[in-house]
Amino acid sequence: MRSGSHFAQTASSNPLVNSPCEKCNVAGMSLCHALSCDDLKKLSSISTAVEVGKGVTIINEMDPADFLFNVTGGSIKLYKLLPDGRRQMTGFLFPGDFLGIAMNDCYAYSAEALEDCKLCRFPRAKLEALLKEIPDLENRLLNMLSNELVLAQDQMLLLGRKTAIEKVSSFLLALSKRTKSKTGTGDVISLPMGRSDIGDYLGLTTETVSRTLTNLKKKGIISIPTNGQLEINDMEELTDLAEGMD
Amino acid sequence: MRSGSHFAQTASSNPLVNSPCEKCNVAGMSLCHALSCDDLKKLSSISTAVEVGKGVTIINEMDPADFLFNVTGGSIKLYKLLPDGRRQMTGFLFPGDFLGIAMNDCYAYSAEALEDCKLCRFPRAKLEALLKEIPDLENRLLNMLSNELVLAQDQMLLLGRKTAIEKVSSFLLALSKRTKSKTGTGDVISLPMGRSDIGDYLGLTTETVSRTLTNLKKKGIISIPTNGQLEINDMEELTDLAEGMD
DNA sequence: CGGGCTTTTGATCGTGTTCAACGTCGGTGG
DNA sequence: CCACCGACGTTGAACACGATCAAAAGCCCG
Repeated sequence: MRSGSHFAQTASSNPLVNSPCEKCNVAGMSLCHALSCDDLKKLSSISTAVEVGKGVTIINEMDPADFLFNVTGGSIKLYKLLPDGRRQMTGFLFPGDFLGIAMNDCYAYSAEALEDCKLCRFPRAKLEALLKEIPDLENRLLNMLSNELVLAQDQMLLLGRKTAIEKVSSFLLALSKRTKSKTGTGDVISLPMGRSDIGDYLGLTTETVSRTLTNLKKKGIISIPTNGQLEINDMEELTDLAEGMD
Repeated sequence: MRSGSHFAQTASSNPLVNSPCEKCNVAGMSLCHALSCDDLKKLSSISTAVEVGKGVTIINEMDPADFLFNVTGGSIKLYKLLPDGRRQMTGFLFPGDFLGIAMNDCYAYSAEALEDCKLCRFPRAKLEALLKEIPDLENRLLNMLSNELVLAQDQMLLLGRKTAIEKVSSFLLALSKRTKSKTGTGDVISLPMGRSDIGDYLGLTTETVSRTLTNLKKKGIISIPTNGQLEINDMEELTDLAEGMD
C-alpha cells in the first residue's frame, strides 16, 4: 500500500487552495519562518494540505522517503523497532515541527498520529529543488536540524545515564518548556500519548512510568486531573529531580 | 582560559598556508566534498590548521561556540555531563567528521582528543557568511547533519532498548562498518578509546563492557590481540547479536 | 450498563550496578 | 635494567533498580 493512500486531502487539486500558507497557524514557527512573501508562494505551490485520523501510520521506517511534512495540527509519535518488537520512540511532534528525515532515501523511523492531525506535505524532489532556489529556506532547515540534533543528544544523556524518576521529570519539564514557549504558561501540559508511549520514549516500561508518576503525585509535585492532562505544582523540585540534584 | 589557547597552530599566519586543502587527506569525504576549486579556495581562506595533543579538551559544553572544526587526523570523543559527574558520550569522531554543533551559540557537548589530532578550524561567523555565499556548502552541511541525526536516532534505540551484549555488538559493528568504508576491510578495528569511554557511550559501566567483551571472546566471535585493536572473527553472529536475533 | 482497553498496584525476578580485589601494561627513575 | 608506580582492565560477590508477571481498578465508548 502506498503511504499516500492513508491521507485524506482536504481540498481540490489546486495547490494554492490546498496550501493556504497565508492563514497557516504555524507560520513563523516552522519551516516557513521568515520567508519572503514571494518565497512563501513558491513553497506553497509545491505543498498539499493533508489530514490524518488518530492512530494512522503516516510514514513507515524503511519506506522510500517520497514526502516531507510540516505538522500544522495535532501530535505525532516517531519510533523505531527492533526485529523482536521492542520499540524506541525517537520523538513526539507538535504543530510547527518538521517530519521526514531520511537516509539513503528511506525514512529512518515510523510516524503515527496520536490525535487527528493536519499536515503540510511536500514532495521530496520538489522541496530539494526549492532548497537550491531559496537559500533562506535551506538555512532555515539547517537551523531546525541543528536544534533537533542537540535535542537528540540530550535524549541520549537521558536514556544512557538518568534514573527512572530523572527520566520522567525531564520528560515533563521538556513538555512544559515547549508548552510555555507557545502559550506563555507551562504549568499545565497535555499528554496526548499513553503511558506505554512515554515508556518507549524514556527507555522504561509502562509500569515504571505509572509508578513514577504516582510517586511524583504523592510528593505533591504534580497532579493529574484527567489522563491527557497534567499539572506541575512544584517546578523547582521537578527541575532538581530531572538533573539528579537530590 | 580561552579555548583557543589549547591549540598549537602548525604554520604561519597566512591562511592559505595554514589550510592546504589541496593536499588534504580527508578532502572528498568531508565538508569540502564536491566543492568547486573556486569554492574550496574560499573555504580554505577562512580555515586554520590546528593540532592538539592526546587528552586535550578541544571544546567545552556551554562555552560560546566561536569555532567549528573539521577533523583531519586522530580521533575525538564527545560527551555531556550531569551535575553529579555522570557522563554520556554522544559520539566518537574520526577524520572527515565535523565538530561544533551548537544551540543558542553555545556548544552542546564537550570534546576531547583521544589521540594526537589534526583539525581544520573555522571561525563560526565567517563560516556562516560563507554558507550564504556557497549554496553547495550549505547543502553539504545539511546532508551531514541529516546523517548525524539518523545515527543519533539509532543510538537512542540502542540506549533505550538494547541489552548489554546487543549494545556492545552494535558498537563493534558500527566501528567495523566505518573502517570498512574507508579501508575496504572491517575485520580488524582500532579502539582508541578506553573501556570506560565505551561504557559511557553505551550506557553501561566499564565492568559490564569488560565482561561482555570477555564473553564475546569466549564464544570465539572476536579476538583482542592488543588493547587498542580488535578483530572480528564471526561477522554474521555479531550482526545477529546486535539486533537481538538470538 | 457492559466490554475492552489502559492504568495502577502488588510480588517476584533478573540484568546490570556497585563494591572490592587482583592482574596487566607502560612509563619513569633509581 | 628492572623495580616501582599508577592507570587501566578483568574478575568475583552481593545488591538494587527496573523488568516481568499477575491481577485489580478505572475509563471511555458503544
